[in-house]
Amino acid sequence: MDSTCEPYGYDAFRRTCPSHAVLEMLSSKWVYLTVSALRHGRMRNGELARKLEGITPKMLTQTLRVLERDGLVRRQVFPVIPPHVEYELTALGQDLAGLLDQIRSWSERHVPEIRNARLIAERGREVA
Amino acid sequence: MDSTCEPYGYDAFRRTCPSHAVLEMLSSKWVYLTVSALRHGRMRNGELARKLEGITPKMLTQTLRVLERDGLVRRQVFPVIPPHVEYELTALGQDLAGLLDQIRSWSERHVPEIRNARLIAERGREVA
DNA sequence: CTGTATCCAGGGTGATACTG
DNA sequence: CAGTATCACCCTGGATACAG
Repeated sequence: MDSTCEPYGYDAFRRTCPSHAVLEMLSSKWVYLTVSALRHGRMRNGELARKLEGITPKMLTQTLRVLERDGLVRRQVFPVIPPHVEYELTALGQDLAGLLDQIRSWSERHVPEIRNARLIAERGREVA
Repeated sequence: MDSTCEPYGYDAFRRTCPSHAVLEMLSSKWVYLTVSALRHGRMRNGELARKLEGITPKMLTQTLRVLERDGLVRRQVFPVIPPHVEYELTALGQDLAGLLDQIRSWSERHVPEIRNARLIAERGREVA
C-alpha cells in the first residue's frame, strides 16, 4: 500500500496519494468562494448565503461541512432562539485562504484576456 | 445587463460576472495538474498522460482543449508520422501556473493536518 | 434563522474500443 | 502516437418544501 507515496513524499500527481484527494476537495468553486469570503472574519450562515450569490442552502451547508471536517473552518453555535451560528477560518484555513483568494483575484483580473482568447478560438473554428 | 459587473469591476462572488465562470473553469483537479505539469516546459500528449496518473484520454484532451481555448496553453502539431504534438503554457498560463502550483504544493504539505482533522471529526460522530 | 429532507435533471467522468 | 466515438453511470448540484 503506497497510499502515502512514501518513500518519496507526497505527490498529488499520483491518484493513490492522499494529497490527490485534498486537491480534489479544493477543486470546487464554492470552496474557493466560501474560504475567500471568510477571509476577513467570521460570518453567519445568512451572511454567507447572501455573499455567495446563487448558492443553494444545500450546497452552502455541504461545503461548510466539508471544510469543517477537514479542519479549515470552525463552526460555533449560539444556543439561542432564533438560532445563531458563526463560521470562521482556522489557522490552517487562513493559511489556505491566502492562496485561494489569489486565484479568485486572478480570475477577476484576467477576464479580458481570456474572453479575447475565446473570441479568437471561435473565429478559428468558423474558418474551419 | 450587468454581466460585466460594472461599474464596480469584476466580482467572482456574483454568478453573472464572467470572472465567476473563469473561477469555475479553474475548479478542476485536472486543470490544476495539467497546468502544474506543464510548468517546467513543453510536453507531449503521452508524457502528460503518464504524468497525470489515472487520467483518461478523453479527459486529457478535453482539459487541454479548454486550456487552449482560454489562452493558457499553446498546442503545436508536427506533421509527421507517427503524429507528434507538443503542449506548452502561454505567458498567461505561466502566470497562472505559479498560483495553481502553490495550491498543489499546499495539498501535499498539509495532508497530515487534514487527515488528523478528519480522524477527530469521525471520533466526534461516533460519540454522538 | 439555520438548516434538513426529497426529488430530479443533467452532465461530468470513466471505461472501452476504435481511427488516421 | 494522438486522439475520437460511444455508452453508461454515478452523483453532483439545483429547486423546493419543510422542520426545530
